[in-house]
Amino acid sequence: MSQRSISRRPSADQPEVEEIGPRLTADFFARSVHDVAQDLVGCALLFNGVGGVIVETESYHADDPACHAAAGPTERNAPIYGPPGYAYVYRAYGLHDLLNAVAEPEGSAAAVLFRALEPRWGLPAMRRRRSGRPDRELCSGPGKLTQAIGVGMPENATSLLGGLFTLAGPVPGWERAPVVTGPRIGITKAAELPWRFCAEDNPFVSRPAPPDRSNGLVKVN
DNA sequence: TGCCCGATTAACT
DNA sequence: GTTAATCGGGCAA
Repeated sequence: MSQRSISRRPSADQPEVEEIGPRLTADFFARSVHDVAQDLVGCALLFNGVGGVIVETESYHADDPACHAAAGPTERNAPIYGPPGYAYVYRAYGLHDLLNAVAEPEGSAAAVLFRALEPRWGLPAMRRRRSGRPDRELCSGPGKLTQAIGVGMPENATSLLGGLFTLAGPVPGWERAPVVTGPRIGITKAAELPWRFCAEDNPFVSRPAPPDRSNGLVKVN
């Protein structure tokens, strides 16, 4: 069966559709950024065939003071205003490159921050890039996951729907995974808004979800 | 032009 | 729980 790889794989480093689910399209992202952020939990994110299942996201909208686009368009935040399904990458604290997916129709400024993956494809590459860390800490934070999968500023304003990126889902087995929400992490403005989305009880999130409270954690599914 | 601060991480006490 | 590392954007002067 020497031809097996030709008939079953679109390219060498891409897992088969049966393993990761159908690719996401621009329509998926051209919706409310909060719906997109929630629905991305349980989908697969890969770069050059390396990645995992998305287990934590946060949504940002121009109407929200914590969003980089809150004060209007600038050279840096321009991708947020662009077409849905594209990457917005920026450097935080002069050290870490953080990856976002642009959401909502072009002209509406909104993006989803990828905060954590459950590592699953290309584990050797991720362990090499994050040497010395246990698997649980390979992708358990927005700066960690970009380092693990090899994404950086060169990917800013490039498409997440093709090329080196693979964004697909839901991953088989994750179709009905419970999602919980809570306050976003590491911000001071609008810190009370519950726009963080996590896979419930997943050990690979950046920080445990807050304790269950009537006005805090809300079960979504 | 200068100053402040951040959508973080890792290594401390 | 606390803190250094590190640098570009945004805003005040």
